[in-house]
Amino acid sequence: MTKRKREILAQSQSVLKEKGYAATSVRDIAKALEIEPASLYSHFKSKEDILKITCFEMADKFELAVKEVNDIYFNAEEKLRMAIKLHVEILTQNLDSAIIFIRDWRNLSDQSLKDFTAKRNLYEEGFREIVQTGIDEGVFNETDKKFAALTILSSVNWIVEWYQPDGKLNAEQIAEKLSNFILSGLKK
Amino acid sequence: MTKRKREILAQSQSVLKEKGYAATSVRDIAKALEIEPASLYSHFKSKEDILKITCFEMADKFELAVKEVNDIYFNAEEKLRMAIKLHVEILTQNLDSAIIFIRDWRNLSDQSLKDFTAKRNLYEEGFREIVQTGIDEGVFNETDKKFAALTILSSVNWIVEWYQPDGKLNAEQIAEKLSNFILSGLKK
DNA sequence: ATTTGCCTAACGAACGTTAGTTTGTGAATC
DNA sequence: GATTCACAAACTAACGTTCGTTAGGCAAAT
Repeated sequence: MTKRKREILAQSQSVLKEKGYAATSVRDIAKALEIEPASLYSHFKSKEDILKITCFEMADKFELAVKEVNDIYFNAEEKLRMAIKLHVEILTQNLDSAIIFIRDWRNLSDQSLKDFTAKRNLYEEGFREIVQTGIDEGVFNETDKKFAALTILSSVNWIVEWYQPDGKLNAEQIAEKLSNFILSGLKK
Repeated sequence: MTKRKREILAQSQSVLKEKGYAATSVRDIAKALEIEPASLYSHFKSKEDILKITCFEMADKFELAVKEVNDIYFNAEEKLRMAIKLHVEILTQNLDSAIIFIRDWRNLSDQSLKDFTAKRNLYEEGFREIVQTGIDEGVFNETDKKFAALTILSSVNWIVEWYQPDGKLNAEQIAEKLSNFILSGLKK
């Protein structure tokens, strides 16, 4: 990806996050970039292309993170704390993309949508496995794995709704608070 | 509201929840109802009218629930459990509306948007107060009120992403599981 | 000399909405 | 009991606007 394309992508994401993908027009994006709408097509195949790249780049980051956690860390509490920390870091360091990733993936069409949900399920499965590890180790309560994973991810993802880069909590602090909260709900 | 209007509203919500407000056209809605697009305007002033009614009817239900909780229940744990239970019941009993309420309120314009976020903040404030009550009572950990309220509401609202009316968990069971999870994160 | 990045101009399709009209139904009047 | 009336709820037709996108060209940078 060229420098310029990356630049335009970032600006596009900044615009898209405001009103959402479906309610934002190509002309809105072009206006923010101070170029003509048609010029966008020198860089992207279509409007959806922007959404696609955004969603899958984020998905890739999350995928990488879960791999790292499973490679390096051993026990369930460690794993969960690290997974949450990395997740929060990815969200907060890519806030515009993250908002689009979380809110607008539904607007992907056909094959992209399928691929995306598959990746998403895989990631969620990663969290379920961590919970399962904790149960096997005897440190987490016997609990509905699926339920626990969903509750964890929901509270983690909701961060994008209120996180402010210049607020009083940084990513690490948020991750720790959340981890404590979640772990007290899981641990025996 | 006439019977027919209520009927059309419900059908519209069923369509809107699928692709979201912005990505759903008036023609999509009309098609599902097997009437002409123009006929919708015998019942609603505009497309946004449908969104507005949906969002504010839900907001009213939540407002009523929080009032009930504060009127009847005394201690913080009771209050929180009841607030969660009522919240889950409202979501699951109005799933279509709930999905639109949670995902699409951002598409409201101007004054409606202001009014809506005001109502929303009021409701969130209700949860913060319950948490504060718990701290005052000495049964909840000294914790960031705002953080706790947000985490609670996020995990509760995420229900609409996975709840299935004919699934193995009913509303009351979900509420209890969630309450247990959340309370173990709050209680000393 | 080729490529990159943007431009102007415009396409057809889809959008939300309106004006004005017709149809069916149930109540009121003869 | 038949006729009239009122109204709700749908229709047809079309409006102006905005949508995503394409074709083709031009200028600056490599």
